[in-house]
Amino acid sequence: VTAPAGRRARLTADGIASSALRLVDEEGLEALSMRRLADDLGVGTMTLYGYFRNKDELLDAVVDAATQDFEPPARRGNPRTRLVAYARAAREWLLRHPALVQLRGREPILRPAALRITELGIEALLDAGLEPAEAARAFRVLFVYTFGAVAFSAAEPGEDERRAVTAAMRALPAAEFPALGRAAEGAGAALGGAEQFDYGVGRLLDGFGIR
Amino acid sequence: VTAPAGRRARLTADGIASSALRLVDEEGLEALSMRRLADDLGVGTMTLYGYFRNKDELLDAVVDAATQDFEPPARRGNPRTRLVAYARAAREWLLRHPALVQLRGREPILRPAALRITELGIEALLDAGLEPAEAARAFRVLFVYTFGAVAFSAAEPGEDERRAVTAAMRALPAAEFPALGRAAEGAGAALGGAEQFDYGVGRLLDGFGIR
DNA sequence: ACCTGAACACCGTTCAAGT
DNA sequence: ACCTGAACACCGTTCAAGT
Repeated sequence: VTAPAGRRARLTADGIASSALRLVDEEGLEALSMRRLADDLGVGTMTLYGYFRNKDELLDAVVDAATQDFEPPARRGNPRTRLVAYARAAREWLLRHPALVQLRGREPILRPAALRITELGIEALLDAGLEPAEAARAFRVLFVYTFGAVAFSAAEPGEDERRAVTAAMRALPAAEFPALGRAAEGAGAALGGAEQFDYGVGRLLDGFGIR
Repeated sequence: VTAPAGRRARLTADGIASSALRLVDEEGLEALSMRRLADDLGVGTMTLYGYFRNKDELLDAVVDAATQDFEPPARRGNPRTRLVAYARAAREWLLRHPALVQLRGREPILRPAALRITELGIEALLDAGLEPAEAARAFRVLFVYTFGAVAFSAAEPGEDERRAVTAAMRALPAAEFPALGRAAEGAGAALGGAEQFDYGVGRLLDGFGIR
C-alpha cells in the first residue's frame, strides 16, 4: 500500500483504493462515486478507468484494502476466551469499516486476506474440540451473527435511544402486545452495543458445547 | 391493499407501494427508480410525488407492504418446536422479499405490522421459561442471526457451488492454512441453505437453555 | 384537486481524441 | 503510455404550469 503523499503523486491502483476506502469510511458508501473520487484525487474522472475496469472492480479493491485492517487477537488463553476475543475483534474491524457489511452479500470469502481471517476462526474452533465438519458450520454461524450484528444493530445505542424503545414498547396496548409489554424493560438493553453482542456470542459458544 | 386492476385504475398510495414491491421482488432493489415505477404505472414521474414526499417515504411503504406477507407459524407444540418454526417462517418471509434485509439497517422496528411479528417471537421465548430481560436479549440475537443469514448466506447453494468451495479450500497451501484444509469438506455444507440455518438456530436455542 | 414537462444537479461508462 | 472532455443514458427532486 503506497501512500498517495503529495497532491500530484503518481497514481497507483492501491493508492486509489485506499483513498476510496477513506472516503467511504468518512462519508459512507453512497458518497463514493467515480466522479467524486477522481475530483478528490485532482484527476479527470476517466483516469480511474485506467486502473479499474469499472466501479465494481474498484469496490473489490476497497474490500481488499479494508480487509488488511483486521487486528487478529492474541492466540492466548483457553479456546473459549480466544473465540470471544476473535468475535470481538471481527466486530470492531467491521465497525471501523461499516461499508464492508454493505459490500459483502454478493462477494464470496475466497480472497487471500479474508481467508487468513477465516483460518484463525476455524483454528480456534478445532482447538476447542469441534469436529472439522461442525467447526465449518459453527464458523459460518459466527460469521453470519457478527456481520448481522453490525448490519442490523446500533453500534452503541445511547441512553436516550434505549429509553425511547422501552417507553414505546410499554405504551403498546397490553391486550394485543402482552409479551412486548413484559419485555419492554429489557428491550432497551438488548438494542445493540458490545454487551448485547457478547451475550449472543456467549450463547452460541454454549450451544457449540465450548465452555 | 387495493388491487391496481385496470391499466388506468385510480392511483392510491397502497397500490403504488405494492407495485413497487412487485418490481423490487422481481428485479431487485436497484431496479426501483421513481422514473421507472411511474413509467410502469403509465403515469408521469412527478405524479408519484403526490402520494409520497420522496423516495425514502415510498421505501417505508414498500417495507410495510412486505411486512404484511409474514406467515405466522402455528402456535402448536412445545416452545422449542414453536421457536424453530418461527425462525424458519421469518427466514422464508425474508427470502420472498430480499429487499427487506437491504432496507432494514437504518429503520427501527417500531412499525405496527413488524411489532406483531416481534410479539410472537418474544411470547414464545417467555413461554419457554426465559425471564423477560433475557427474552428481549435472546429475541434480538435471533433477529440478527436470521437477517444476517438471509443477507450474508446463499439461500440454497447448488451442489456445484458447494463442491467449488470445498475444492478451493482443499487447494490452499497446508502450511499456511491447516485449519481450512481440515474443514474443507464441511465448508461446502456450511455455505448456506435451510439446513445450515437450522443448525445455527438449534445451537442458539441450546445456548438459551431451551430443550 | 390532481397531474406533469422542463430543468437542475447528479450518476457510470463509451468513445474518440489529446499529450 | 497515460490521461481526458464530450456525450449518452440514466438518477431524485424543485418549480412553475397545465387541466
